[in-house]
Amino acid sequence: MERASPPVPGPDAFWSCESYVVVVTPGTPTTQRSQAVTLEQPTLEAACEAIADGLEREALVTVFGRCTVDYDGRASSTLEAGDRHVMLKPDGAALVHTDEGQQPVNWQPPGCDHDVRCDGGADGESDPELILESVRSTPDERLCVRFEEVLQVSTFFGADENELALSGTEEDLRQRILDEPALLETGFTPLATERDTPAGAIDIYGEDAAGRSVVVELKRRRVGPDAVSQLRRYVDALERDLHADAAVRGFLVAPSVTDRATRLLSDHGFEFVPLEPPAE
Amino acid sequence: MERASPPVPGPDAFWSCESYVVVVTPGTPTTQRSQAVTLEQPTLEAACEAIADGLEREALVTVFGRCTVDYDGRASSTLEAGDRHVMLKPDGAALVHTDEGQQPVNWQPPGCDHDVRCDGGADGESDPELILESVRSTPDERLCVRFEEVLQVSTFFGADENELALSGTEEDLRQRILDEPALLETGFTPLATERDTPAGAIDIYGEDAAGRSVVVELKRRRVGPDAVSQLRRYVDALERDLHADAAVRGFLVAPSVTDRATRLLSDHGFEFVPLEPPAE
DNA sequence: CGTGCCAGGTGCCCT
DNA sequence: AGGGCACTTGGCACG
Repeated sequence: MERASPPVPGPDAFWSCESYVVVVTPGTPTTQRSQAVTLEQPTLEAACEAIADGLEREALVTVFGRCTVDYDGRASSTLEAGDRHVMLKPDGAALVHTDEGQQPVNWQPPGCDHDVRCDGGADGESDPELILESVRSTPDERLCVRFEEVLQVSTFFGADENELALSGTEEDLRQRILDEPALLETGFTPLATERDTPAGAIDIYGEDAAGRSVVVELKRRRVGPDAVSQLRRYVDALERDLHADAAVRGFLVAPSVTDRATRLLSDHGFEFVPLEPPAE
Repeated sequence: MERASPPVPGPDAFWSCESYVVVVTPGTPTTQRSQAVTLEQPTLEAACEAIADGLEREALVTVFGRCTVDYDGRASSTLEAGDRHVMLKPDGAALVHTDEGQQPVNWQPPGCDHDVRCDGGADGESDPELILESVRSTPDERLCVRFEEVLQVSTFFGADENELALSGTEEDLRQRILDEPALLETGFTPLATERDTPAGAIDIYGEDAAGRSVVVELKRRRVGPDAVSQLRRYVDALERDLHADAAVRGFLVAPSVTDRATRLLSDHGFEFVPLEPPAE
């Protein structure tokens, strides 16, 4: 069950720890950019060794098998035995996935130290197990996955130079209004974005045609009461900040608004402008 | 590159579609509860077949390789070629992970239809690719992952009957106060939880020793201005609801509070009670 | 299915 | 490191 020492990707691989040039297989003389090495149904000891090796080499490591999971930190949790998929990332993140849900059942954020060891079984007192631990501080948090059986261990090396290009965000919506202020109201003049107040930063601050102060709160999607409260905080704070008697107008800009939020808007004398982030 | 048809787990496996009894390997006559089947460096066609088979059998399927990712729905995004880890869950969830971050770079929530196909290459006009598509409606969203190279395909079958036991939640904090109302204030009497108002539901509604109405907002962790705004909404709404002149007292219960939130609390005449969810 | 809100939210940016 | 907030937030419970 000895497996070849996995080569490490070249210098442009973003998750390499060092630069190597390695021959993967006789007859494969090129530098491997990416690679996946897999153990199937390994012993716990072999799995442990492969995982330790993968972590050492800054690989992305996955483990599938029957395990229990314990977490303690900001909250605490336990999960009895079952088959789950565990992913350990070289940046210190850990994910435990069941076969359901988009969210991991347990996890650890980037910045953790991963540790793996085999324990028990020798003295016959306890069942043998493979223990995966991810620990961090600030806050102190510990995730512990104990495998009684490992069905697969994989280590992945790869290269990924590109970043996600996302559109349809609140930032895009803001830009749309700054490009064409009349979308808010004829005569509107933006004066600042992220204008700071004692209650937080105003998305867009400006003036209407009559020179009255305007606070604009932006939301990329349909909004509820919380967005109205937010606008309320900023308008209140600005009125105090300006210590002026002139009323400050509050605008909520979003694709749509719920009934309750509509009611709250009207209670506070705020205005709603239906507008979406650009589609492209 | 022909691989054995993967057995499907027994009736207690929660992600089986049907019940089979299968002999995995000659000499392994028992029903397999869990299994991991892996292809390394498959052709795109072989990968496609394995993925299609895994999806068909309600397995958890992972694919690692060089791909581009396009998403369109509530927002839209593109991601140029790189090596990523894709997980397809039998409940319809899809996750695309790079080697960094706890969050997937792209994803699709449960309830999607996964589809896989091979395309191009035959006519020489376009490079051959393996296309993974996850689609849902309400809202209409589409995720498309195009692999130019697949380094690994795995299909996982497993059993997981146990659910996560979590403690340290807001619910635990609420129970703590209901068990010992004096933790809020001597003489406090809880009257209702989740009491509905036009502005939303009040975590705990009750009376103080003098019979004045009390609104309690709970947070399991340190809070900022948003929690104060929330409390404000409920107190306002309750005062209108009761159409009484008697002032309603507002309490914020949390482990701690930020400076800005402290300021806002004092502005509104609310009180803060430092309290944590029980540790166990 | 929409509304409202908690979450071990996470991630990003700013001080 | 802590604060404030957006997020394709996800997830749940309720009308």
